[in-house]
This record gives sequence, C-alpha cells and structure tokens, in this order.
Amino acid sequence: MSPDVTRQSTLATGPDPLSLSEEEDGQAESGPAPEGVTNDLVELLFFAYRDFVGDPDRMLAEYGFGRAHHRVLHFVYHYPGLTIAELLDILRITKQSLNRVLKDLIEQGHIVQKTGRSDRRQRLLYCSETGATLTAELTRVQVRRVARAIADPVADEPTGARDGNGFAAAQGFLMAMIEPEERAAVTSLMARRARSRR
Amino acid sequence: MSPDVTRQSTLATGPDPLSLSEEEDGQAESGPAPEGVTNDLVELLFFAYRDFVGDPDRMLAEYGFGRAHHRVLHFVYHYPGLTIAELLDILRITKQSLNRVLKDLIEQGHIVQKTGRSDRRQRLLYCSETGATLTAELTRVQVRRVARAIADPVADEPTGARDGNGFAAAQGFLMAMIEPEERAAVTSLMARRARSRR
DNA sequence: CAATATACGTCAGTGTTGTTGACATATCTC
DNA sequence: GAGATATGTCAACAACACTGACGTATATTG
Repeated sequence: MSPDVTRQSTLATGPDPLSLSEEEDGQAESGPAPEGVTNDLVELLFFAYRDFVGDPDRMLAEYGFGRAHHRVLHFVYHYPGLTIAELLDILRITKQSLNRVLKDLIEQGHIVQKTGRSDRRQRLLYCSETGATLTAELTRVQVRRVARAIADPVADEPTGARDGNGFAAAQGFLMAMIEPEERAAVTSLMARRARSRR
Repeated sequence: MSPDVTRQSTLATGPDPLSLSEEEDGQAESGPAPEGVTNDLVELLFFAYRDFVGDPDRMLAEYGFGRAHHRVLHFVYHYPGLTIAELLDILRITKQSLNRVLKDLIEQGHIVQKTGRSDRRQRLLYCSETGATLTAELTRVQVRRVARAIADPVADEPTGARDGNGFAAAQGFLMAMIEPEERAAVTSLMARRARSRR
C-alpha cells in the first residue's frame, strides 16, 4: 500500500511521480488525454506484445527455433521472393544475425533460395512446403488472437474514463490481446496505480 | 513481383498462402474479418512495437543500460514499493535475470531497496531521485508517442476496407505508432502482399 | 520451540540473438 | 576493366534470457 512509504529524502516514492503532467495532448480536440490512461496504454502494449509473441515462441521452441526464426519465416512466408537486403531492412538486424537463423531454416529445409532472374546476385527467399505449413500454423494463432481482440474488445471499467476518442478503443483492444487468465492481474496492477494517484 | 515465381514443386510460393482461409471471426456480428487486414495488424504490431521501444532503447544506451533495465525502472517508478516477487511476476523472468539488471540499477543509485515493514523478508523497491528523473524522461517519450497515435491515427487507404468495426481504428493507431519516416516503407510492403493476393 | 516454508541473493554454466570488424566471392554497372 | 553492389563467412563480444544448486534471513505452523 502507498501509506507504507515513509517519505525519505532521497526517495522519489510519490504516487506515480510526474507521469504526464499535462503532457502535450497533440491537438486532441475532444479534451486532453487523462494522464493515467496513456500510462496504462504503455503498459498494456508491453503485456499485449508479450502474450502476442508468447504462443509462437512456445510452438517454435519445439522445433528448436526462436523468435528470430519466427520473424524470418513470417516475412518470407507472407512476402515470397523477398531478397536478403529487403529482409534486412524489414528486420533491422545485421546480415550476420540474419544469416545465422537463415542458415538454420535453410538447412532444415523450411526456406529455399532462388537466384534472382534479373539480378543473379540476389537470393530470393521462399518457404518450402514444410516451412509454409509451419508458418501458417504460427500465423493462425496470431491472427486468431488479433481477430478476437478486434471482435471482442474488453470493456474498460478501471479507468472509468468514457472518452469518445480512441483511448477506450485502444485500451479494449490491447487488453483483449492479453491472455484472458492474466487480465485480472493486469487490471488489478493498474488499479493500484490509479489508487495511489488519488 | 509475383509472376517471378516459377511454381516449382517443393516451393510454396503462392500469394500469401493459406493465411486465414475464412478464419474464425469470433462472433463478429458486423461481417467476417477480411483476411488480409488481420495479417496487416500482425505486422503492424511488430513494427509499432519496434519503434515504441526504440526511443527508450537509444536513450538508455547512453547510460549503458538496456531494455531490461528500462522495464525494471518503468515498473518500479510507476508502482513504488513493488516487491521482488511482484516484479518477477510482472516481467516473467527468472530472479537471476532480474538480479543482474537490478544490481546495476541499485549500484548506480537509480533504485533503492527498503526492508518491508510487515514482512521483513521483502525488499520494497523505489526509484531514487535520479532514477525517477531518468524514468520520467523515458516515460515522456513513450507516452507522447501513444498519445499522438490516439489523437492522430493514420487514415487507411491501402486496404480500402471500410469496416465499421475496430479494424480500421486499430490499423490507424498502430500505423501512427510507427516512426513517420518509416510508414511509407511499411505501407508499400503491405501493399505488395495485397497486390499478390489479387 | 523446532520444523518447514517463503523471500531473496548468488555462483556457475549455457543458449539465443543481437553487435562490430574484417574479408571473400559473385555479379552488375559504367 | 574498375568499382559498386549483394551476399556469405569467420571471429569476438555483449545483452539478456535460462537452468541448477546453494545460502541466508524471516515468517508460519504444528
């Protein structure tokens, strides 16, 4: 509880210090963003992304692959014929990093290279049958999560703020992206901040 | 371009194969989700999150800290008095992993520990003045990005799909979370998939 | 009070994924 | 043919996660 804090000199223990302090609300014509809500969105994005990549992570682990492999598979699957340079630009990693995981995927036959037609220096990347099957499975669970979050956003009571703008929508979407069993924990955590702000 | 594909036997190079194939649209009463749009959201989430953590990453790098330090600072800052166990549950990492970064932050005086009052085994975590100042700065840029994305979502033309549900809203929000200079690249990438799907 | 459980810290080893720097090879462009 | 470009590779290193094992302080319980 927040009264446990003894206001020691060097400690900045105040209820969610500074936070936003009438942060620039970028021309939001329907009133300024309530300070706490945006903080919630920042954290919801963290939790949502964690669960979003959690499913694929677990599935890939069974193949001995990691998240880096997933990203390569994903973009090669969805954009067949991608070149190395394009993939590097998408992933924003070094070619050495890419090559390590790409080599795994090629050796295991999930991705194949084809020499470019117009430019024979290029190695166009494609998924093999097995790579496509695997990636389709990964995509399926991620698409399902997103589609459900869009279709059934979680109604927000904690903040209570009924803002016609996108705050409530974004919050509902992100909360719905979180694993259902974990939503209560997230909600009660954020309620703790809201409480200490009173 | 997709006609570059020569339909080799072992290659699954079709235009965005399987993808969704009338994926379960979980009781979406306003029509099923167009297959491509949800795929876009999956990728937008990747790009949005990348830029979302990019700013703090760069700022922390100057202090010799990384993303793990940021996460600890963030939650200790926003939830002063957090215990180790609570933090572990939030971050979902092992105590060894936490301890490594936490030790850095404590040694450098950004975080302080206080023995719990009711339970003297607990180490309650608080930000020091410097830790609070640093974290407030990190929070500021993240909150600004989110607040702007909510206030000025990016209108979607690429998909053209005008769906009253949350798809357009989510897409606009996530696209607005992406660094402005990079949006064109993302849009043209996803247009490439849409093109190959015709 | 003694036994057990809990909260936390730490040592040691390992794996994934990122980095930098240097260098090689094939191919395209001028 | 010279130089730029696309890709591959070797080596070293760092951040951040993991497992397993063990130690200490404090709380709880029979």
